[in-house]
Amino acid sequence: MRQPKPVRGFARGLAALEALNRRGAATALELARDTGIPRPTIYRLLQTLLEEGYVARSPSDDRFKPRLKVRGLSDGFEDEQWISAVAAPAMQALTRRLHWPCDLMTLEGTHLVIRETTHRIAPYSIDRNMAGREIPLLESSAGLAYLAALPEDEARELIGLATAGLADGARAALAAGRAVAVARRRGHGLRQGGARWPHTGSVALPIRHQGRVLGGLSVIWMARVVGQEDGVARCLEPLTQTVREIEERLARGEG
Amino acid sequence: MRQPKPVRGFARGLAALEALNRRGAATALELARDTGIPRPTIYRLLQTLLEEGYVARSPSDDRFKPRLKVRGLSDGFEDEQWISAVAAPAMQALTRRLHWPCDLMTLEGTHLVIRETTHRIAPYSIDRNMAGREIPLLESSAGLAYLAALPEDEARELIGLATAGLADGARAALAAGRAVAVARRRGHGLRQGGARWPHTGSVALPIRHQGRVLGGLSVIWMARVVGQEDGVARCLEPLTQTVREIEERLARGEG
DNA sequence: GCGGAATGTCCACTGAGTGGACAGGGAGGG
DNA sequence: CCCTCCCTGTCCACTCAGTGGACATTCCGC
Repeated sequence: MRQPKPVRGFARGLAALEALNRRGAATALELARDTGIPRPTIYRLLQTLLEEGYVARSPSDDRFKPRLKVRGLSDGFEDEQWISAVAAPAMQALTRRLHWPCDLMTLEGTHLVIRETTHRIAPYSIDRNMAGREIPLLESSAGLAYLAALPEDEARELIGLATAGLADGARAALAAGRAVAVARRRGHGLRQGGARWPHTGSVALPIRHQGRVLGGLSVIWMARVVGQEDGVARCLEPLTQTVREIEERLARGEG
Repeated sequence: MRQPKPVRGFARGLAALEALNRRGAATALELARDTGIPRPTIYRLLQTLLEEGYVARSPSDDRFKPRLKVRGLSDGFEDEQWISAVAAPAMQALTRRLHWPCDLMTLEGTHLVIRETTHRIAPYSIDRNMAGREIPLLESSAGLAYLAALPEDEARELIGLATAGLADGARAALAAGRAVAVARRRGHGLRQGGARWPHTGSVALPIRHQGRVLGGLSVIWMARVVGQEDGVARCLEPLTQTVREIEERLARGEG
């Protein structure tokens, strides 16, 4: 029962395409650096993508860009129904109102994973956060909101798991416990700058259904433009309404 | 200035992944048949996708399915602003109202291309139409609506181009001209069954902006459940409203 | 229990893929 | 004007990654 050997060229190609998507547009050198793949190989991978119509080379600046056809690589993925049917429309309305993007995340292992985002329609797309990207629980507003919504013992266990691998896990767990306590008192997760994302700030709320915490919803702004208090003042109320709407629809069984 | 040689393994992997997305879930054999790639190779390609986390094997039926991570292969693609910001939300509202999916298409060469679809949120997803898929002008309701909205000479030229390759192009062009005339009189494109999609019916309207025809919007239903007259009676009015809303927003400069 | 079809694995062969090396070009600066 | 630095794109000889025909195994329906 040995497993077949994977195809390296394919794995590398996927890595390159993902790196390209992360940047939105890139040169061969940038992709080589991002992926660690030698530049001549990147050229051949890009040539493949060009010939198949997945990417195009911008005539103006010579950068490679994804084309519509890349959608065909992902459109077969069926998200959980509640996310696309209930949460996504509400999120779009929220972003159209606030002009800042928002991200919906659910727990996967010891990370949050972005399930849906409005960066596509947000006037200013900030940190190009893609669906599928992993977000650490302890450094994100959504993670804090999520943990704060959990029963205390479950939160403690999850913090333990999330800090298990770290060098000074015990200390990190203590700090995390305090941060979660703050979030619980406030009623929302909050972040302004920080090591992970120095340029943005964010508020987040948990999404609950039938006593379970399904995930977290966060609004993100640029820290240069919007201060922490400012962000909360502007975004928290609309965010609260959006989460309430989602939860009501879930309760009505629309998910 | 010779071009680099493409990477076959990558091209094949992409073909396999696309085939998998088209089916939603598939076995190795199905993918081998769809793509023409030998089965052992499909296994290795799938193994690659498994190891990288792009697909999972369903424990119940042993089929391969795309996972959330595939989104990372396409999320960097930025659609034209009016589609994601204006048309997509309106389309979602339409599908929530009618319960049938709708597709937005624009012209590319002598085909329409699906730019946005609501099959993801439609209660019954019919013909798994993906973004990026090519739709023939002359066999689709959206194509007829599009051609009918064009000035007569442009329509004729486009019909000529679209039928140029065909065996009996002249005859096909004549038939197409008549079908377009009917659509023009009716004010909408219409299809029920037909060789290409025997199981569905569809009504479509053109989307106009500043004197240009941007594309077509169609609602699709299952022919078994909804008859032609029935479909028009139920869907045409909401579709008209949706298109009007999109056009008004475009006129207000929201795109 | 017997054909028929699908699944999964093996392995010898080879050309597809690799990546170090280099040529060409543009920007900066001394 | 020359020299340096860095980036782009291409070349090509080597080799091992990828291939696919073949087979063993399982799961059907009859």
